Amino acid sequence: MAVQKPSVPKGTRDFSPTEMVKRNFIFDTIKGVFKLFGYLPIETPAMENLTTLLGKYGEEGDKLLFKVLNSGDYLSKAKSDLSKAGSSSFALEICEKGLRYDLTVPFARFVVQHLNDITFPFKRYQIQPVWRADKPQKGRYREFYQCDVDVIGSNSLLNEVELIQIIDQVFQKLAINAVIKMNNRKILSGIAEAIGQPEKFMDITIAIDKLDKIGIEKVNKELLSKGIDSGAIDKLKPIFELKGSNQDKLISLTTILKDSEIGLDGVKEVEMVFNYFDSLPLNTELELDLTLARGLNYYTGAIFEVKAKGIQIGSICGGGRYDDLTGVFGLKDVSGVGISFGADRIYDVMEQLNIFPDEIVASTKVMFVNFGEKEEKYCLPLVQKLRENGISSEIYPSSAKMKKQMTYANNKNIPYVVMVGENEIEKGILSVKDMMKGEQLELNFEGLLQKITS
RNA sequence: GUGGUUGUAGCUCAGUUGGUUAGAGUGCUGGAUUGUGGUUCCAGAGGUCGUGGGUUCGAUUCCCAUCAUCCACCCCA
Repeated sequence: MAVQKPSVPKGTRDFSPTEMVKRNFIFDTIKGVFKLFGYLPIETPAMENLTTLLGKYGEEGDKLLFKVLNSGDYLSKAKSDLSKAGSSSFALEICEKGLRYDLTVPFARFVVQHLNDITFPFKRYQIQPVWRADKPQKGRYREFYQCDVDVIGSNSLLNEVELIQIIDQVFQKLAINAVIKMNNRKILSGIAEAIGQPEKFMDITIAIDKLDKIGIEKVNKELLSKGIDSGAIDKLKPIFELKGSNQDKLISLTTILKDSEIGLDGVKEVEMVFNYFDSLPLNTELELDLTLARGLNYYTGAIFEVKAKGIQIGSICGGGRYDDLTGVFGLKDVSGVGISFGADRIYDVMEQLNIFPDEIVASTKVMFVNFGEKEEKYCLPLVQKLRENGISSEIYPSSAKMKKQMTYANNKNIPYVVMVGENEIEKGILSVKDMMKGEQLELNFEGLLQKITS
């Protein structure tokens, strides 16, 4: 067989040890905050039945699902004629599974399937990869990790408050300067009603989502092309140009939406959430952004999106309330709310800002140089004793040239190298080299311990 | 799915207006220094110039196709 150039599929990546250390730092921080708020972990399979996934993410999302070919002689079992069927409907005959697209829909499936074992409100977190058959580009991968927290079976706005607190704490711990944008789908519905276009709610939503990216003119053009008349568009304009504090915006909205029951409902919800933070200080900026819409069509109430300040990358966290996601699986009237942290984008942001703490990279603290069989046997118990004291230690696996062993320690950023050869064994001491300072000391084991832990 | 960018050593990139032997930095291996890394000096290994076709006496260079890549749009974490 011809030698093939090794590569990974488009949009997927390998992670080196240094990258993994940093990634784990992100995962551990996020997980730590989740636990602090009383959330418990679950995991679901990489693959779901396509029937579970299809139709939950809108037309665009369905196209981005990775489908898994059935095993065996899948063609003979297909009913349609290959040449006649459209490729998408044919795909459904030869694929019954797909890779998960997010963690929220599998979670909804999980809740319904394990109803008997769950006590509501159910708070869970889930950190697993998801896959999207997207065209990769900056900040966009085909395989990436989401860190989801959701609480299902509770209408209380306290959950929204809690999620904002979680976002606040996570980004504070990661030292990312972020801004939380919040809106409410009910307000957006209300606006659609107020301008006399309630049935065009989804189109309006998608168009205004692009406002800060493409500007008001192009949004208007898109709205026109969706069949919204210019009179309605004119009414829309002042709403999105509302200035001032969150309070000011809410007051103006109350007048604009005075005839829309659902709109006022949304305003009230947002107001209540904001009120909690009068006596609950936040580190992160919290902003009511009326142009925030989000494409996923299962959201019904509050919606969130978090952006890193000063970094050109999509949102690093997003989520919202979904009132009936479990409905399609047969469980009605159960409301949930959750958010998802995009670990890979958070990584990119932190890398760009160079804000990973230095100390997380250190792995081995002490390396013993290997001088030969006799010395190995002398050193191994010492290495073990260090480990018992909680110090990561290793001995070089072969008596290679000193230079090579030192280079290894240097490349691995090992701060201390211990040399025990014939001389040291005879004198009963350890030669300890501090790789940062370049100085070398003769110590006994206690001295070594003290030096490292000081 | 639409439009563009780039593809030369493990990595980052020069270069060739078409010509015989393909360049640097960095990394790697060895030596100066047989028990001392990070600095310095010397030497060495490492290339189907993305792949396939065309033009030509001759193509890494020009043309076409294709794949990969990154970026923008769509959409999204």
